Amino acid sequence: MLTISQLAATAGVTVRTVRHYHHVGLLPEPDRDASGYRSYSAQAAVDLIRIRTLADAGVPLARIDALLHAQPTEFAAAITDIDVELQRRIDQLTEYRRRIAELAGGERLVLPPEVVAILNRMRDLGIGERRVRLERDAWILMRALDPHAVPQRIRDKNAAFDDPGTTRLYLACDRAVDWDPHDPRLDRLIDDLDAWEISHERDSGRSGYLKLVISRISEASPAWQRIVAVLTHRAEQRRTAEHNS
Amino acid sequence: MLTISQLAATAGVTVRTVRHYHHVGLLPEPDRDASGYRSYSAQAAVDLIRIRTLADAGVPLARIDALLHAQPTEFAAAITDIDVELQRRIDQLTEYRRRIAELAGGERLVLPPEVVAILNRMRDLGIGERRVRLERDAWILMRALDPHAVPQRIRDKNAAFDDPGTTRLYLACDRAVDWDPHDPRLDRLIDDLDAWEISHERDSGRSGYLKLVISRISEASPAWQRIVAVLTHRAEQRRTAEHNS
DNA sequence: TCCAACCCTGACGCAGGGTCAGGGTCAACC
DNA sequence: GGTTGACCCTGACCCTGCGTCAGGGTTGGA
Repeated sequence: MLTISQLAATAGVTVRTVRHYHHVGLLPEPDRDASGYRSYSAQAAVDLIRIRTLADAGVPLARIDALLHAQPTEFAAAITDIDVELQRRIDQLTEYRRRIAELAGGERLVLPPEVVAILNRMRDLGIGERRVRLERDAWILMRALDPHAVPQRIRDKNAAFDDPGTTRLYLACDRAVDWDPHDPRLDRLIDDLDAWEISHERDSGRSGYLKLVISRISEASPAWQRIVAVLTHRAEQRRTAEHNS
Repeated sequence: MLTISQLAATAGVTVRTVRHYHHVGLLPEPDRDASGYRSYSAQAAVDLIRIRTLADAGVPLARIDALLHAQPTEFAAAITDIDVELQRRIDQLTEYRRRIAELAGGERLVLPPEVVAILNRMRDLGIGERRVRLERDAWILMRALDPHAVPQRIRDKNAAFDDPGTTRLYLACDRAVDWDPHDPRLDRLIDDLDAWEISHERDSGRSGYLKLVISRISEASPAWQRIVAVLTHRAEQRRTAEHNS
């Protein structure tokens, strides 16, 4: 006959665990000796080890009781389920290992590889990290708000970077972020952007596209705010002129 | 800007989880909009995903905060630790899969292979399942109470089964379990056991060995109880006789 | 006889959320 | 402009599977 700590040691659990199983009715309370100590049979050890085997495998205690009293057929089916679940958890942990390894590596965790590639393309072009981060944030918001639009946008962006003219403008905008809003170079840049917008509006049918791209991230830069304001004004004028003609 | 459910969906968690992280101070409370709704930036999505990546890997929430604000060196060391721990859990789950598969298979889970082999040897000899179970329980108790003695006992048992005479006696005992205590065949068996005990006492230097083996499991059988009683009595007489001579 | 190492019951604590109560908002359609 | 359904808010209790503490009694060896 075993004391509770001997039983617990046999199954590799704590005394508290055994008492817990009594409390929830999973392991029957054994007889007591003269002084009220619980006194266990070898069968209790067998039962406890079977319980632990299932509990270790992640079966909730509440299910174990029913399981151990089930018919062999149901039991076998349940075992198969549990095994499948275990394998699933193993795969999951393996996946988590992969992700953990990427934790140090910036945006790889948050964005799909195609977008990460675009961000890296921007870095390769020499665009500043601050601007790249704004771009990253824009992608994150887009994915949360309108995931449907992401694939098309990926194509557009890549097309833009495939075009040297557009790329040059992009770089120019990036450098302009710290300029004074009244810097004379800004006027030349605005002219270029306006011309770019006119030609690309014709191509793609989308209007105000450039303004949209810049506006969401222009809060931090007075120069960009001026760009947006002037471009908006000019587009307005063009529409009025067309209307009058 | 994102609402709480959009943010939660982006990271694949529930709204409740995000609020929980605010509550424990893991994720900073964002600004509110005019109606008191939380309004999240893209950076919050990045933070949340990083938190989940660590939490999924089993890092307690309480540690995550410190971890994300740690120096790159410490951070890298912690990541290595976490990865090691993940691998350990994967190995553990794999082991649990193995054990689960053995759940249907009786005592394999509870006893070391050498003992299982002995039990199977008993079955092969034609010893009844009831007796085998009693033997199994004896082994379990022995392992719990005096694990040190197990290896020697394994050798003894195997030696006993290697000896045809002993094996025959074992089988005879097994069949006697259901006999009436006054069955005349029992007297012949007792004589044989007594002779066996005398000769083996000389060999091994252990005395009362047989009685010890049987006594613990004789509760269920009146015939065995009589065997133990008679053998004890005779051994007593022998000791008295030796003393007087 | 004393001490450490057991045993007992009962109760609270913990992570990581789930879930309900009781209420306010928003957007769209009729 | 009213209704509907999907959101949002706070606060509070519930869950699992034990750990841990409190406040005792028992046992076995030096």
